[in-house]
Amino acid sequence: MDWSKFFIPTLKEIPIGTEAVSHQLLLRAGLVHMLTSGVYSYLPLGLRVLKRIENIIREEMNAAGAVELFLPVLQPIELWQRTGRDKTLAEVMIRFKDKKNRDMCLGPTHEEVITDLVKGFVQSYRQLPINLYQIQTKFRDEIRPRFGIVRACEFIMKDAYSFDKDKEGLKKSYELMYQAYKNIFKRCRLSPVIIEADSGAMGGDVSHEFLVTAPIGEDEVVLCPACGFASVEGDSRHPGQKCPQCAKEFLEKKTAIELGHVFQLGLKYSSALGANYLDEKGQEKPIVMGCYGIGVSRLIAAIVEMNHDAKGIIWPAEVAPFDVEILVLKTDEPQLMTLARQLEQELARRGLAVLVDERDESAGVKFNDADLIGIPFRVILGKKTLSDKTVEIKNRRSGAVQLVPVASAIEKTAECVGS
RNA sequence: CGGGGCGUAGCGCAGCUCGGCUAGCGCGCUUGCUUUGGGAGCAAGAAGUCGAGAGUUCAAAUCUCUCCGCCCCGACCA
Repeated sequence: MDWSKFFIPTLKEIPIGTEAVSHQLLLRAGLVHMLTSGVYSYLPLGLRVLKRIENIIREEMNAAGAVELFLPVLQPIELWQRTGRDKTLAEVMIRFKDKKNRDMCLGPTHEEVITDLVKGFVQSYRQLPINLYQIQTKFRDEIRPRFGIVRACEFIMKDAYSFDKDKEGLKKSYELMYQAYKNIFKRCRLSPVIIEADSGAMGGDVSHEFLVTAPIGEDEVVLCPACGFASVEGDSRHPGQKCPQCAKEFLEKKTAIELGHVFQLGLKYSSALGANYLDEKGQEKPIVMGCYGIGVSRLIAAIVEMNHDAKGIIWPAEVAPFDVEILVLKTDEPQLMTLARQLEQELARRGLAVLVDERDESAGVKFNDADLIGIPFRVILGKKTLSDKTVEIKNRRSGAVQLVPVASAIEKTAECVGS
């Protein structure tokens, strides 16, 4: 892919009205663009990151036995009245009337829709358990959108819903999701703290939040620097207190971003909406549910928040928009352009995503833009390539540079990216 | 919704206190020449409903009122 064709509107200066580093960098590197408060476009570079994160989530969800579907955003209020959440979620719900004067909303979440769907399909214990998920845009008229993509009114969420015949089944489904979440965050190079949490508007008994500590966090947690024990600051947990788990260190207070939340819902939605099944004895029972959310778009911001330096973003390899960026410093040298095309083709053949900066810009501009957008590896074709028949491979994160002969450039680059 | 700040070219800003010629600056953009390993140089250009509306005035980016939008701090959440 050529830089000049890929629409990467980088900004040299920090955009006005931005506070969070991730917000600034996502705007400056041309990944997202604000339309209005809390509403963002994903530009080509940002979309690639989003898709790669989605893929990680899909792989882990599928591996845990969940099945992907796609539910409607447009929903009748009538459905929400049946669980009473037209009132509890009234603040964030975007409502309007359609042409038939019917009250409608844009889905802030999907428990009602999925329960209604499953209700019509599941009649027997033989059809359970099932776990269905989607990656879908949610609409919440947030009281205060914040930190760019971290808290938006329109955002992308992975939401999964498990359906079991009893509490034992729910615990198994919950455990599977819990593990899948650990895998997902690990692959995104995030180390979340996990705390037992309030179920809030979702309802239910047990719930766990996955959070990463960050300066722009909206939640406050207390955690142990030694063993990683974490909790909300409550009646029995205070900063300065000895860790109740390892007793080695004192609890510290940190701000954190909530990335995911898993809930054991129980019967709340199934009983409200009449989602029942017949058990082995022919008795009708409500389905036992769980729900499991990840803020997919928010993950992008969290990853940037945890992976940057003064010059820009440093993408973890697995979510980077491209694997390699080739910088051609002298675009009017046919030799260099030919070499760049060969490298691009060969690396693509090996399954790598390659961005070629073939713009007629000064070297400084290209280096700075490359630092800003943060592709993990950079191959530089310049005067040394012409004089010494070498190319330079640079690691964005470590800054390590190696000069390699042109003849082995493909092998060496593939090796770097692969390791 | 309560408190604070802001709105002038694509981006970042000055000008506003104390009204006054054709509204400036940096970056970016266009054309030409020279440049090209860390945000190049010279020259010539294009680009503005000064957030919107109303008012005061001979005269408003500047003063007054109303509205709109954006950011930050609080309640909400992935």
